[in-house]
Amino acid sequence: MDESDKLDPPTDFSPESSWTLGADPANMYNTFFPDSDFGWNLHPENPHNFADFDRIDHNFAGSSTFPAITRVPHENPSSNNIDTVLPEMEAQSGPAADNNQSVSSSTSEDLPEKSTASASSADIATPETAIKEKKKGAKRIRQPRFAFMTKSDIDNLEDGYRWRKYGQKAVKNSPFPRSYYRCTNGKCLVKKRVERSSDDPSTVITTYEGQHSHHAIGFPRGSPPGFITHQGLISQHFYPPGIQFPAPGRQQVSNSRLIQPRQLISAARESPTDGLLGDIVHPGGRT
DNA sequence: CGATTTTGACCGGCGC
DNA sequence: GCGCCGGTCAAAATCG
Repeated sequence: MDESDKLDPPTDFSPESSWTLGADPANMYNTFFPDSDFGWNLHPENPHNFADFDRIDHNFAGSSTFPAITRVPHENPSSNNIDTVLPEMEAQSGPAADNNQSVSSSTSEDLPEKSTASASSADIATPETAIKEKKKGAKRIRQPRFAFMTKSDIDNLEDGYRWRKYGQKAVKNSPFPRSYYRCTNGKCLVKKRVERSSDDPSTVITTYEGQHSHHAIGFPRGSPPGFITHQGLISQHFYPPGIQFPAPGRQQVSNSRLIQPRQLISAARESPTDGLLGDIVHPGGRT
């Protein structure tokens, strides 16, 4: 059964308390969301943007995007170029609307819950409410989600979290399957989906749902929950309350038929430079 | 042998 | 109401 849904106690990560970790938010924004380039206008000193986030986060993929680009250095010759193209969220009326760079249409595939498009932010469920709802058999309520695209030949991007695959589905109009993972931590409800863009097979689309309630593993000092790059941790500061921070997953994509056999994944784990999200580059830097 | 992956079945939501 | 589709389940298979 779905133990994470049934057995896990409510996780303790109220948004307010979660956004108080270490790093300087301003730096985060400068580093990751260079608004001057992206036009997001997401200055920390502008709390209204957070409200906007809160409104859009529960349903993303589609109309607009948060075009941030990160890139993994090619330190390892055997590792291929990895460009994290853009974290994206769906915004019905979000702040990032008319900006260029819109993510490829492939992300519309990321939107199974059309119903949420009409939902209000009140529908953003806490893990516990989601559990309750599910137990009742009531309408499923989705956690906030965050998607980003990574230009990479490999799929297993290390993020310090452990994931267990629980499903795979063929994607409509795409030769590539979509894989479903959930965090192996018993108290963590985070899920993610990994798929390749049919438009650009070199691009991996990763979607995170939920928020890690535990520290990452496999990284020095046990990184707190957050977005990890090869340069270090992008803390939750980066994400406003109500937003799912994207823990770019240790994407153990193990589609033996289409992506990688488990052996290759193991090999990648042994090669720290493989699959780490990394350098931020400017839009247009994608090749 | 435990953990993880594979994979077909199942379920619920939505559009027609 | 029916069919499609996304998402999940769970037994079997596989891996380390």
